[in-house]
Order: sequence, then C-alpha cells, then structure tokens
Amino acid sequence: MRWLPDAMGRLQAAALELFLERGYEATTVADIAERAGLTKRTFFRYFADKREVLFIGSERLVEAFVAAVTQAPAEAPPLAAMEAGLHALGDSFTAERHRFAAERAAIIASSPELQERELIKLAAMAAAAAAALRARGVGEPAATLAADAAITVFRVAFSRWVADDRPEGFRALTRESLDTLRMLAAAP
Amino acid sequence: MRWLPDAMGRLQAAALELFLERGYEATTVADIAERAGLTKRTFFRYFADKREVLFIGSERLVEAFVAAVTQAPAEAPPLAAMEAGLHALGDSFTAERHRFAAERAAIIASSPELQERELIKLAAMAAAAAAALRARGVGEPAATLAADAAITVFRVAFSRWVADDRPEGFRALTRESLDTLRMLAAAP
DNA sequence: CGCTCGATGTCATTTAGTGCCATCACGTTA
DNA sequence: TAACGTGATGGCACTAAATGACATCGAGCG
Repeated sequence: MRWLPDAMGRLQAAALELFLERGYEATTVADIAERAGLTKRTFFRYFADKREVLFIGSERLVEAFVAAVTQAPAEAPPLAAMEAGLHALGDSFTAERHRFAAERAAIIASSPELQERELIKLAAMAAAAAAALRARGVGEPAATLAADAAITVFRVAFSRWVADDRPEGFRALTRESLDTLRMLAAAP
Repeated sequence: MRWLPDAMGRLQAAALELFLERGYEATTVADIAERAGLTKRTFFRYFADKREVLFIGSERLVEAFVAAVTQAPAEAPPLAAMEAGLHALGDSFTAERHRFAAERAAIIASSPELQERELIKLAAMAAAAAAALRARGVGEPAATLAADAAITVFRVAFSRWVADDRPEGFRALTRESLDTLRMLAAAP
C-alpha cells in the first residue's frame, strides 16, 4: 500500500472506522497506520498527535469565519458581525456532511481527551474572531466577549444540529440561539 | 522524606517550583517526585496525570459557584443568578492569592497542553452552572447559553485581575465585563 | 509483641511521540 | 539507458507518560 495516493485521507478514514468500532482509547496509532497500510512513523508525519487526526482542517473554518467577519458592513455592531461569521460557518454544515459530523461528534463526546482538543480549537477560533473584531475597531474587552459569546452560540447550534435526526438548517439554529442570548442579556 | 506529612502538598509545591524554573515540558514527573522526596508512582496516586497537579481543587470552585446560583433569589433572571455565582468565585481571588494565581496562570499560558486542561475545567464549571439554572426552571438552550456566557465573563475578569500589577477587586472586574456583554447584546 | 492497614516503593509493561538514517519510487538529466 | 536527485516512507532506538501487580514500610492497636 506504500505509494498509494492520499495517505492522509486513508489514515483519517482508518482512524474514524477504528474509533467507531473499538472506541478511541482502545485504538492505538499503530492500529490506524496498519489499517491504512502505513506505519506509525508516517502517521505522525501527517498528524501532530493521535487526536489531531479528527481535527485537521479546522483552520479552514477559522478562515471562513474571519473572512465573513471582516467583510461584514462597517456599521454592523460586533454581534452582528459575529452572526455573519457564524452563517459562513454554517455553509460547511450541509445535509450531506451530517452523518460524518454526527459520527465524529459521538467519538469526541466519548473521550475527555478529545473534548479538550475540541475546546482549544474553538478557543483558537474565538481568538481569531476577536482579532477580526479588533481590526474593525472594537475595543477590549468587548471584542473578546463578543467573540466568545459567538462561539458559545455556535456550540449550542452545532450540538442541536448534530442531535437532530432531521437536520434543519444550521442558519435557523444559530439565529435562534443568538436571539435567546440577546433575550438573556436584556433581562433585568 | 517518606512518611513526612502532606505528600500531596509537597508534590504541588515541587511541581510549581520546577515549572517556573525549567518550564512545564522540560520537567518530568520523576523530577517533581524526586524534589518532593517521593517516587513517580506516588505522584500518579495523587494526580490523575501530570497536568492535574496544577488543577486539583477546582471542584471546590464549582461547588461555590453552584451554591451561590442556587441560593440566588427565585425571581432573579438567569444572568443575575450567574452574577451571584461569579461573585462567590471572586471570594477565592484575594490579594494574598494574587501572586500564586499569576504564577500559575503564566505556567498555563506557556503550554497548550495546560490550556486544554484549563478549558475543560471551565467547561465543567459551565455545565454545572447550566444544571443549576435548569434546577431554577430555566429551559434550554437558555441555561447553557447563560452559563457559558457567565464563564466567558469570568475568563475575561480573571485575566484582567491576573495581569494587573495593582489588583483591583475581582467583583468590579466581573461587573464591568458583564455590563459590557449586556451592551453588546443590546446593540442592534 | 505481633497484627493489620494505609501509604509508599519497585518493577514491568504499554503507548504516545520524536530523532536519525536507510530505503524506495519517480522524474530529470546527461 | 544509466546515473542522479528528491520527496515520501520505513525501521529503529529512545524518552516519558501512565498503569497494573506486588512488595515493603511505619504507625496504631489489641
């Protein structure tokens, strides 16, 4: 299997299969590499560590988010700009990807180690979003607060989207969550 | 040093010293145990893993938070109850503990591994806070959103408190951050 | 004194992760 | 066509985290 194309993709697919079959902790990196027809050493050339095989590509989400925030109308208040970013993210969560997203989410939910990694990825997204807000002239701590709040909205919307058997549109879920947050903040 | 009292405290002190001297990654568990006059095996009896030596005791913060939320006036809206919880937390961050908190925060900031652990501890606190809100009759997703927003406020307030050479009161910082969040949510 | 029990030590083992160098397949060039 | 260079992969050795099984120590108690 050496020299077959798409070694990284094969490793990702093998990892997903094995995590679903035996669980994350019961799967060794050597197992994954073997199923992909490669070796442990090669696995660590593509992924910084065992968890990363489930998270690679998250930079593209961050880029999409930041781009949408940057392009939002200059007059848009911080949370409105964040909403634009969230909707850009939503474009990645289509009906076709729902099955994969749900499987991946189930694996992550089964392991604290993986939850940690997910949290730091979301924190990185929040940091990038806060930087984009600052570039729009938003000061601190407003930028950090708005960015973190937006990521919270994203987490809530995403978990609802994943849990739903009949996935509704992601946009509607984010709008609902954001509205709820606004109501909470408006309460005396 | 075997049978000397407070093995756990000695391990924590040794770890903090070594992390400050050499950095977290350059310190092995064997190093810590040796300085504490114990062995690696004993370290892992007190702490689930190497990172946990910096985080043990966080359950007490969670308890204080939850207790304050539970005891808040029944009519208090969700974010007001969260504010009560945050102020209860603030009681733990006194001027005497400022030095320790700053050193600990600097160590955590130096290592992604430790940041991951901190994030999951905060997530656990948010989950407990959300459960406390639900017990007060708050529905979902409002409970999760309010709890996560409160933790965001806490993070902002805490980082400002730590960074400050002349530590102001923690209460004032949380109130400011919460007010900023309310303003953001109120913007069109 | 001898016993029991909790805390600690010792040893072996698995696995994640990394550095170093060898090897392979492929394209380029002479 | 043969030599060469290059990027991807394998092989091997090594460190350190983490865990299980079992031995040992020290203190209190009858």
